[in-house]
Amino acid sequence: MPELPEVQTIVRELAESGVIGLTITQAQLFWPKTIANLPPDLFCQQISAQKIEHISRRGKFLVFHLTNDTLLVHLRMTGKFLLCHIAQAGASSHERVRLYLSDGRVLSYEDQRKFGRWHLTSAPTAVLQTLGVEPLSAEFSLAYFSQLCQRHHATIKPFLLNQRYIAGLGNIYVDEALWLAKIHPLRSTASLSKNELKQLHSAIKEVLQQGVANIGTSLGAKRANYYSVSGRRGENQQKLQVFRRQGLPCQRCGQTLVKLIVGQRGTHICPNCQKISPK
DNA sequence: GTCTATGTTTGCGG
DNA sequence: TCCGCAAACATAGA
Repeated sequence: MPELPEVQTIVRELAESGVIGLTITQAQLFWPKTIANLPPDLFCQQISAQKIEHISRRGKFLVFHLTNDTLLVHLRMTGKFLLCHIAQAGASSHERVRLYLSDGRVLSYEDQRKFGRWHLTSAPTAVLQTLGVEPLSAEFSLAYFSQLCQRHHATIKPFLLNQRYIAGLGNIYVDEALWLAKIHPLRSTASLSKNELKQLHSAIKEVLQQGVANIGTSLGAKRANYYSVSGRRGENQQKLQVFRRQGLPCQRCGQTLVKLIVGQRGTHICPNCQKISPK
């Protein structure tokens, strides 16, 4: 489920774990299709001896700034990083890539579903240029968001999930933001009133900031779900108001929350707070 | 055992 | 442009 807050958490924990400044001495690839843009042997050869200068985030991509190249990692559904000492490495059957670091530690990449993709490239812009605005940046102003919505005739939920407009939102935080702003997921972007745009703009920032502050959302109790690099779980699942809470009362009005499908995605709303017809 | 659902993204066809 | 659908995969739960 890594969305913006989860990816941001991973970036922070990688930095805190002290991998910045270390050199990748060797790489092993257990699932070659993980590397989107290079043949397996070339990837392993090319990443070796490069130093990790800096780690950042763009949308849901982790961005590793290396000596010569940029390593872009998209975790998709189940990708995760684990850091351990070389002696303990090798326990997981879902390990897809292993990076040996110059301090004797190993950075393992696990991915149950195998949907995650890595790009090792000197031209990261080619991959990142399709992404829209960063929702926690100053660029994402109310005016920018309003124009974005008014320029398109789209259903609001699929629109918010589309990374080319806003980068980093996923199913969980979109449902939460729409509930907070009291907007039905089937509403059209162009139909939103000035006040609704203001509420939604504010709600998007709020749910993401809260997610980051709470170390991300970890659903379920299984390893398949999101865990941070340190193995610690996020805490934001306790703060969710609608996501996967169908059948429970709305914390705002008491009405029973329901689940529906919008844009082929499971969608959770309060039928009382989020009316289909604009007010 | 079988069927359905699952957090993401891309590409196809209408 | 937008929308629905299927696919890339594996696993949990009914």
